Amino acid sequence: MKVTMKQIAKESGVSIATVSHVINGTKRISEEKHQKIMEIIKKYNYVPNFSAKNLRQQSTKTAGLIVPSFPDSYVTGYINGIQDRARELDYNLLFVNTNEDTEYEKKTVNLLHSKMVDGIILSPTSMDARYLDRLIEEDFPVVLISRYDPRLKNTPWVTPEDFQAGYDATTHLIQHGHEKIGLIYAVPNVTPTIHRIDGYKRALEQHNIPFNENYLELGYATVDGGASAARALLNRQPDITALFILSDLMTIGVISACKELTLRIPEDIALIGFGDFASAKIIDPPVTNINLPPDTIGKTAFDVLINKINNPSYNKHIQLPTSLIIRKSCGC
Amino acid sequence: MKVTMKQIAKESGVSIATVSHVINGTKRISEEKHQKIMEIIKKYNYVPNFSAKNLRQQSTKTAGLIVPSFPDSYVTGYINGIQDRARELDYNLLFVNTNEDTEYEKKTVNLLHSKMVDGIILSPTSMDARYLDRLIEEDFPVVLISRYDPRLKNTPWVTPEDFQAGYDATTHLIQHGHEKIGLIYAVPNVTPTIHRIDGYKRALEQHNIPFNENYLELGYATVDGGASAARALLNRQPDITALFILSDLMTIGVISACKELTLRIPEDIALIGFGDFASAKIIDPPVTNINLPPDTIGKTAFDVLINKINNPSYNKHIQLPTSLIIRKSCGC
DNA sequence: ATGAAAGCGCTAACAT
DNA sequence: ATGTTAGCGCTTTCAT
Repeated sequence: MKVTMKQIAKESGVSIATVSHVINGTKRISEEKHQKIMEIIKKYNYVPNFSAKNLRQQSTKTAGLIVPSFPDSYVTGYINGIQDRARELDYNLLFVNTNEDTEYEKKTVNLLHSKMVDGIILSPTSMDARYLDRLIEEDFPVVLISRYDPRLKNTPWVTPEDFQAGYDATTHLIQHGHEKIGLIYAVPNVTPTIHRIDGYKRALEQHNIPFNENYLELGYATVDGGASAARALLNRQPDITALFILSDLMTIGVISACKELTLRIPEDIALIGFGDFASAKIIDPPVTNINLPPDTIGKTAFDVLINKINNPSYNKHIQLPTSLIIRKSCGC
Repeated sequence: MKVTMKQIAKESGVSIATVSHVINGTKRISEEKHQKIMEIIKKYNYVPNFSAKNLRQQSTKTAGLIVPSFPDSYVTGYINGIQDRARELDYNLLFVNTNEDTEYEKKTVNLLHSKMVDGIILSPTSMDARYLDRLIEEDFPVVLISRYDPRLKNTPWVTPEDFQAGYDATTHLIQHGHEKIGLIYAVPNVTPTIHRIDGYKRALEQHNIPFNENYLELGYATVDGGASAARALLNRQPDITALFILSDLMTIGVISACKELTLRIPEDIALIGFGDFASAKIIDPPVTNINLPPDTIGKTAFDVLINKINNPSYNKHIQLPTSLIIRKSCGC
């Protein structure tokens, strides 16, 4: 059986309240008793029961983190950033991957809300996250990462500059002389996809290149998903000379597919990926990617959560700049 | 303020116990009251307070997961497997990355032990995990994943067949005619490293190739760490014709370094990595890897934890077979 | 400086 | 079938 404060108190010959004060430093206790109590605590390796503490204090020093997919270098990256920051601030992290399952997401949010955590960082599976309104009205701290629902009032979020990134990648391809630019995305109806496509459209428009709906292709956010999407798209639109891919695992699949189809990169088809990944520079050819700084995004999101916990009206919307990491696949 | 059972009871005109029974299905309650209570619950979107429930039941339906590093395709992979299984079994996961920091690991284990979780899955940073003895004696469920301390009594673990994998990779290289085989590892004094190196030695021995300590190199488990290690090793032992690398991020770094050094793979230097990663097949050349089935390892570890929770004397040691995924970097 | 005791929200044994 | 109540381990107010 685990040791409780009661037993520590008994063995130390003091009251349970005194033990509590020694542990939490909430009141001055005589040096003598302090020593004695600490000794017994050490002897039994006593650690306070968190459930009891939480129940009493209505706070858990743990944060929930709900991501829609995993692994993927971008998601993995911001998880890492969040974890680092949480650790620095002495918070724990309850981690859930919803696998793009909206119902499971709702269930999980409810569960974490039921006082298991002090707040949550969430990347919702769907554009419609209004089910959160109820919690937000109660001032339960929620911060959105990467994806957000603009209809949600009083809810901070942190994302990359998706519009700009889509614009930059497309412009770069256009500057290489491409006009028929395919785009492969993974999750429809979420802000990153929408904004990146908006950036893509804007770049085309500025160069008087007509937008063609058929150049867009939806794929699963996996290696195989990317490969299938590339095959389908290139089969339907053989005139495409460049591809812009919105997730790193798909980028890998697209490159595989191109190799199978004996399409040379970048000669036959130029390529820019989204989310820089470790092996990008040793792939043949090295792949040009948009880097969304995942680590910074994660750290920032956690800081925002802490602000939100301390101040329920905190409501910053933060967009972090991306950068185009130019290698060879774009034709440079 | 959050709604509690008390208020639900009051508003439904029943006792708090009846509400509890309706929620948990622990007793037959008349259809009429059942309906009424459910209605009120839905109206307030009531969810039981977990801390209270946990405190009462001494169980939390959440498991701790402590990994030593992140990201890395192998660790990421087993996290994913664990997460999937946990979800199937309706468990939550408290996730912590220790970043190979032993003190932080101890602190985290203590924290999770204090009744926040029903058990933990741990990949220890150090070979010496005897500090766990205390918890194990209390029958706190601990299962080790990937790495283990053989001195720990009554502690199940699940790992890949590291010895066999090291043996297989080395044998394959030997069959390609290599005798001067370098080995780059990341974490000394943990079972996977030790066993893989043992497998390597064994293969050499069987082919009457002398073991040379200088062919071993320690590097950080990152892309840059792999690159530096490769430069150092190849500089010291230019006679090396093949390399066996024990972690995927390092493998990527090693390939970069070889490219910088204008060493052709596999002609000048053959290569086998450990831990198959998504982009391995589109790297130039495609890289031959040992696949440790991370997903299976994760799922199995979670199942083992559940068994351990249900039966404190459960103590299986499970080794899962690996496979050599042959591509081009080995010279095939 | 220290202690007694109430109470956080829930479950479950017991009573009706 | 339903209700009463003790108590999980802790913090914290109020007495002393």
